Amino acid sequence: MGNRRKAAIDVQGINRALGDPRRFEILQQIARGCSVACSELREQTPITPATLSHHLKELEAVGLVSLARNGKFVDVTFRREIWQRYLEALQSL
Amino acid sequence: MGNRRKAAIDVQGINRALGDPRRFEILQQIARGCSVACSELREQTPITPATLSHHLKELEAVGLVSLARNGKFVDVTFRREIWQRYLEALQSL
DNA sequence: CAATCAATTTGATGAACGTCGAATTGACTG
DNA sequence: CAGTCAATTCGACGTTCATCAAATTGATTG
Repeated sequence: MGNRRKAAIDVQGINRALGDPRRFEILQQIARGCSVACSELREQTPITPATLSHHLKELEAVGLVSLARNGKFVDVTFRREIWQRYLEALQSL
Repeated sequence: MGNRRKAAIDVQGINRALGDPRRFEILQQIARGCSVACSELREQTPITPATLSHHLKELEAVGLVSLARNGKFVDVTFRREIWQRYLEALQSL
């Protein structure tokens, strides 16, 4: 319990994920709110559902967000602990 | 004088630059040493001169390294201040 | 059940870009 | 000056990947 270091941070993976400008914008939007729905994200950025779904899956794959089905909707949550650990890794450069 | 905020950090540009795994490795190598020559970098990573030159130019374009000709050689220097400001920008996400 | 809506999957397309070989530039050396 | 060496430029090739339209899944509602 309380085991904070589960998996190592995928620094290269996150680097790559942030490399796309649109994906970075989406992440910023997610980070601003607490838990957002996909449709809500799409109100802010002109993007098709397919593309948004793709980007969210990428962000989830590297651990930056978590996706939770909520009936028809999906709640997207920013995983701030992962983000912090990523930043710490970059700090040690 | 002492004007620390000259130009804004190109966050998206740096994101993109870090997106390529090889380029990130190269940046790590540069950050480890103080000032390195291209040929020195190439001893650590299997890469052609052309490709290395390309990557260094990209890193320079976003301000992460500075390149200085030194006779036949080129000295590559990690710009740690820029790196710090980049990290600060990411912190505020 | 039929209709609607959120989101995903699939497949195709086009653009961005990492990579290298070959030619070139520019500096050092004998 | 001729030769060599570090690095850059150029051009081409191949791959990766963001993007979207269309079809699909799954949940909600009337």
